[in-house]
Amino acid sequence: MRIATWNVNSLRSRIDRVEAFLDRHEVDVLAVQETKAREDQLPLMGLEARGYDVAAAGVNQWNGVAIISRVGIDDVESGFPDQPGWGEVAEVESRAIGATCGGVRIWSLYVPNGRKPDDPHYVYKLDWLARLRDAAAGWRDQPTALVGDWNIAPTDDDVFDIAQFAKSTHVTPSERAAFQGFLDDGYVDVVRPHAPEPDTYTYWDYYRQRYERNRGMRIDFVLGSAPFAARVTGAFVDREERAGQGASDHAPVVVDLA
DNA sequence: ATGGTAGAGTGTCTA
Repeated sequence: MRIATWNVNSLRSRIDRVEAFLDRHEVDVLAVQETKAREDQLPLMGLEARGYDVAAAGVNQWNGVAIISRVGIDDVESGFPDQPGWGEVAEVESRAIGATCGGVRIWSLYVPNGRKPDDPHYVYKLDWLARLRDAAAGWRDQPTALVGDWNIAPTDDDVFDIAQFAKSTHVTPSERAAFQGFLDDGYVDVVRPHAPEPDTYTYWDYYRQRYERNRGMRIDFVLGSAPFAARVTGAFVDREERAGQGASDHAPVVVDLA
């Protein structure tokens, strides 16, 4: 089974590329983030013609997540993690959707961006991650994958120039500690062993021709529970998908399971 | 410190 995750930066504007990506790599399950669409706005016809079902969660024009699968979608759960008290800071229902596809529990995650370290959204991000970690600890004995845009660069090698991130989110010790917490609980970055190079980025800002100069960040991850990780046979970043007109600012990450 | 680009949808907000 082949699983992928991709921050598409608008599913509606990117649907041709999404369909081409699914065809090109024969993807069975695709977790997408930043769908920027309500469920009733999703373009399903091309996906349905290819044999895919879609489960989506999204309430506004900025976030939104979905799971696209041709091996079934069962036990869909969205709106996680529930965060009472954050309603005035952010839309909390559009950042995660979980489903069982081909016997594997997959969570498509759009971790809050955080904006700036002194912004309330940064506190919200850390709180969101803490709640996710609490829940994920209960799933680690099953084949579970936490996939998506984590908006965290876990090491200095995961950004093109750490000096440029001195006052930025994504690289702060608290965010990195939050990410490390999932590893401490037994989740594994199943892609890095197959793509160990320090410039294996998954995101390049649209500004300043950052893709053309490979000035990117590694912020999209597939973290697998031990039963999931044991089945991984390969992984890669589809860097070429970021090239050319009409690309998302993120590249897809692909994982193969035995 | 600012601005650069892209996508939502029309006056800005978000990343």
